[in-house]
Amino acid sequence: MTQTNEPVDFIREIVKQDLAANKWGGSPITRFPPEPNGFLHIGHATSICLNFGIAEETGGQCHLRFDDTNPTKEDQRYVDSIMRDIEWLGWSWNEHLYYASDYFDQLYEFAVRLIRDGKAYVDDQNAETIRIDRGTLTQGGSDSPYRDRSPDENLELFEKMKNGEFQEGEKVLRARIDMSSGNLNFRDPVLYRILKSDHQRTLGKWCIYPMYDFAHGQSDSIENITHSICTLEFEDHRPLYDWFIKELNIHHPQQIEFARLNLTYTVLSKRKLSQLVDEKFVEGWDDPRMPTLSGLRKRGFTAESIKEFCRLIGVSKRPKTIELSLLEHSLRKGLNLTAPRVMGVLRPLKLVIDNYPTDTTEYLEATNNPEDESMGTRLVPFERELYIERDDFSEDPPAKFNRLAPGREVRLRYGYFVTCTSFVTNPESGEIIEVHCTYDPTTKGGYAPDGRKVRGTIHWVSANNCVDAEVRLYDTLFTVEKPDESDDFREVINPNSLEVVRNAKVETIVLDPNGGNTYQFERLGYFTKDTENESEEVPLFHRSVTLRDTWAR
RNA sequence: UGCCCCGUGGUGCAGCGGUAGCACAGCGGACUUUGAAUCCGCUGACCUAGGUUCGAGUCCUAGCGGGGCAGCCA
Repeated sequence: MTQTNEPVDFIREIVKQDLAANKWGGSPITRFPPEPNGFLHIGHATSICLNFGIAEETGGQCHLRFDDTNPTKEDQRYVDSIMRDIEWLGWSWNEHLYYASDYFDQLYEFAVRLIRDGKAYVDDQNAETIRIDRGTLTQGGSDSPYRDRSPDENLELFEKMKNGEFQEGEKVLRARIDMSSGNLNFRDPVLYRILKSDHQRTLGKWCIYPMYDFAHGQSDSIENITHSICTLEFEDHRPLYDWFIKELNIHHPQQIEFARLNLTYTVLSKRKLSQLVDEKFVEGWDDPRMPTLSGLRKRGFTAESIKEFCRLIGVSKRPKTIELSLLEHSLRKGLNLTAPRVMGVLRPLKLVIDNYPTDTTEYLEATNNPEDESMGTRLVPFERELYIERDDFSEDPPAKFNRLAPGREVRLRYGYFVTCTSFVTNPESGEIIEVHCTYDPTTKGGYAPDGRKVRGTIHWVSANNCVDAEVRLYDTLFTVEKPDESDDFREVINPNSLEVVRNAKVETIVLDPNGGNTYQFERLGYFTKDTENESEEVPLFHRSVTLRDTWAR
C-alpha cells in the first residue's frame, strides 16, 4: 500500500473505512464494466484508474466485465479495442475477465425465482402502452392489466419467451414493484425483452436478453464485487439495484456513484463520438483529434499523462467540466522530462549565409534534453544554406519581435550569430522567398566571445542535410467550450481542426528507429511519429501538443 | 408541479466544528542558447436566510441555483 499525503477522495475514504471495519471479510473487489459498443475515451480512463487504482492500492482486485446484454449494438471489435486500451494504460485484470453473458443461465434462474415469489410478471402490452402507463415525472403510473397473473402462468409464459415462441416486442418480463413510485425505476421495470438476434458470444442460444438493471447488480453479486462504482446517472437506479439483491437474498455489493468527466472543446458521449466517425467528420475512432484513448495514443499522449490527468481531476459528485489545458499540461509535464529535442521547421524559408563557405559542413553539438543530462548530445550539420521558420523572419517586425528582421542579429540555436542583410521577394506575389545574412565566425556554438547579447534564438535545419516530413497540426475539434450545449453539436465543429503541413524539414535523426517516437521540435511543441505510416517514404508526425506559449503568436 | 444528487476563486480538487489551502488557467517579475522549462510574486472563492454552538465552509431547516430520471439502451 502506498502512503502519500494526497487527499483521499470520498470513494477511497469509503473503501478505507470498510477495510478498517473488515466489512467484506477480505480485500476490495471492484470492476470496470464497459459495454462493447464503442471505443474507450478519456472519460472511461477516470473510471478505469479509479477501479483498478483502488484495487492496486488496497491489495484487492479489479475485474474487467463486458456488459454485453444487448447483441444488437455490440461487437467483438469493441471488445478487442477496450482490452488493448486498458492494457496500454498499464492495468491488468489478471485472470478476471468476465462477460455478463457468462451469467445468462444464472440470471434466468434469478428471474424465475422472482416470478415464483410473485415479484415479476410477463406483460403482453407493447412498448408504447408500457411507456404511457408508466406515467410522467410528476404523475404516477397505472398498473398493467397483466400485472396479477399467477406465478404459474408467468413461469409458463416466461419459458415460452425463452423458447422463442413469441415475436420481438410481443412480451416482456417486468418486476412487480410500485407503479406509483416517485422513482421511475420502480414502476415495474422491464427485466427481459425478446431480441431475436444472435449474440457475439452466446450465438443463437438466447432470444431473450436481460436489461441492464437486472443484469448489472446480479453480475456484481456473482463476482463478489464489494464496491460497484459507477457514474451519477445510475444514482436513481441504486434503490432498484438494492431491491433485486435483497429480494434474491444474494451477496450485496455497495454501489457508489461519482460524476463523469466533461472536457471543454470536446464531446464525450459514445453516441456523438460514433456519429463523428460514421458521418466522416474524423478519420476513425483513433483519429488524433478524438478524445478516445486510441486517438490520444496516436496523437502522442502517454499512458502516464492520462493517469496523471485522472489523478489531477480527482473524484467527486459534482458535475464537472475540466479545461482542456489541464490535459495538455499533464502531457507536457511528462514529455518535458523525457522527449528528445530536435529542430524541425514547419514552414521553411531559405536562409543563405553569404559569408559562409559553399563547400563546408560543420557538425555542431546540440543538447538532447536540457532536463536530463543523461540523454547526451548529438551533432547537427550546419551549412551555408539553411531553412528557418517563415514566422521567424519579419520584413517589418512588430514591437517586441525577438526574431530575425532586416539589420537584426539573432542566434541560430547551437550555431552562430547571424545578421540579416537582405531578403528576396517573388516579384509576382510579393512573397518572401529567401533571406540573406552574414554570420560571425567567432560565435560558434552560439556564444559571443565579446559577451554581446542577441534578442532571440531561432531554430533551423541544414537545407541539404535534413529530411522532409509531413506534419499534422491539430486544433480543438469544436469551436466552442461546451459543444454539448449547442442545438446540434455538428454545427460547432471546427473546420480547421486539422492542418496538414507537407514540406516540413526536420533533422535526419528523427529517422533513427531507436530514437523513440515522440520528440520536442524546439520552440514548437511535441510531435509524435506515426508508426503505422512507416512504409511511406516521408515520415508523418502528429503534433501532440504545442509548447506553452506566453507570446501571442 | 414527483423522486434523487450537487452548491468553496475562471476551471477542478482539499479543508471531517477552531476563522480558507493546492493544481490548472490568468497577470507580473527573475533566469534563459527553446518567447519552453524552472523559480518568485499577484489577482481571485465558502449560493442565501434562519437555527444549533463560545465558535459554522463544515451540523440542522428552509429557500435559491445547477444536474439527473418518463428505452423493450447502458
